[in-house]
Amino acid sequence: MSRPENIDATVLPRIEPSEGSLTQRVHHVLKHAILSLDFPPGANLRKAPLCERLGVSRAPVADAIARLASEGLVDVVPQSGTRVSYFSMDEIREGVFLREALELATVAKVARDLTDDQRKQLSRNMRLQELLIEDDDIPGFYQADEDFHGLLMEFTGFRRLADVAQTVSLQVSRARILLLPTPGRIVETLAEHQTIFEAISNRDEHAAQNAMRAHLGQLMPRIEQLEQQKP
Amino acid sequence: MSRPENIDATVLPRIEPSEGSLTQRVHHVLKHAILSLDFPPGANLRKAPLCERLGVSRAPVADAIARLASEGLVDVVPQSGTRVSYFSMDEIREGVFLREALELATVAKVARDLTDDQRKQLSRNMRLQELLIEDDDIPGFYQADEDFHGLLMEFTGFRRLADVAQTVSLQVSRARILLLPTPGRIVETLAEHQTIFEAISNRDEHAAQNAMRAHLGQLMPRIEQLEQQKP
DNA sequence: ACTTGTCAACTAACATGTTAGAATGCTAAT
DNA sequence: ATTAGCATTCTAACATGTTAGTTGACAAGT
Repeated sequence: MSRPENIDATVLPRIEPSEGSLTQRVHHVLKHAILSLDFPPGANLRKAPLCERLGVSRAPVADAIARLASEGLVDVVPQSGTRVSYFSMDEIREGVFLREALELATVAKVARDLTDDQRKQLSRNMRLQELLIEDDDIPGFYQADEDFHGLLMEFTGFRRLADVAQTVSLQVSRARILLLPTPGRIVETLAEHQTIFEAISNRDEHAAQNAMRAHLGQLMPRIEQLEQQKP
Repeated sequence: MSRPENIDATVLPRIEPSEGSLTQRVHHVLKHAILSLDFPPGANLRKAPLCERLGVSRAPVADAIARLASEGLVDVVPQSGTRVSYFSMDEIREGVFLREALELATVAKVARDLTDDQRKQLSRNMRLQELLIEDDDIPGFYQADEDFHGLLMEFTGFRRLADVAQTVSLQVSRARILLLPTPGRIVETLAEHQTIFEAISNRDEHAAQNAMRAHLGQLMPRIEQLEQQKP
């Protein structure tokens, strides 16, 4: 066992491909590392190693860290250091609350204004989900799951919505990594998605909201159950 | 008439008091100037004058501008310039949508978990609102209005909620500046607040949500009506 | 053993120099 | 008169030097 505060491992995607500003790329790389728990909570980020590893100067790294701080993924102590933030049960609860608020409003609006083309896209996604479960492709299903929710938000016509939803539930995303994939849960998830899809297809706002509430309501208990072992 | 793109006026709060980091202070000052429309949409922010005016170097100004960009208040064109963002009707609609989603979830939770002390605080705020209307103190009422909504969010126990709500509806805040204070509207607002307050006091989630929906629903038509004259 | 004071090392925050790309105005050619 | 090329002059983005504050270790005193 080492100190409670460990240094960051230098296992980052190494190269920086050539697209977007340096700040954006650095931010993306660090964000991914934190969300995937490659950088564990409490690890302190030191600028110098990051600069050396990524082959950039301190300015873009500092900018990227500032953005991470505003997203709540790191805690920066002035004149001292920057640490990957812990995520408390309170923060997760807040993330779930915010996420649910947005998803419920989303699903209501989509059920109200659904176009034929949108219905077709959702239908295609649903069939993809079934297919991936038949093939036992867990990561694939996980992706299709996110796409499903992403499609709904896209259909509202509000551009920032998906970003906001993702930002407010970043801590939840981190916690979800720790959830082991429960076999039965996948099938349940599909069934819940189908219920949501059907309610939307019927343009039944109320039913769609209830279905979404039931769907999202499954998450919190599983995280709380996990809390018995982790900080 | 000058060019469609005007330079920023150097009428900023001049001095920088001594609290918080420079970046934070600069960010706060600029944000206020943008939200109050002292910096009109389309005006381009030039770093040099700002640095000179505020007596700081370019680094904190750059950081502050980066934060404003992530909030959507400015559009930064790489290697070219930074302009105060326009706010389109679409963005305002999105802000209202997001705001409503959060307020509805908030009011439901508060109605569910209200404590005696919280009820007392809300009651005090309601009486303050009545008082301020009697005294014809419009700015005072505006502040009490914001406090009312702020209290509700505070009572959820979620710390970031108020920040998120404010951030997602920044464009709405800017648009609201343009709304002339309609005399009758103030009294209506008070009545709507009272309806919300009563529903919460009765711990009636559903009624509280409906009352809040009705309250927030008043805003959008007034902004759309304003659109007939402005870009 | 435990506290307390000092100091050295490290950090983010800030200042400033450098670079590359975009916009604008000018000139020249059609 | 209109447009195409060119150069000047902006800008943000990036690199790097400087400063001041925090931390942690060690030593001295209790």
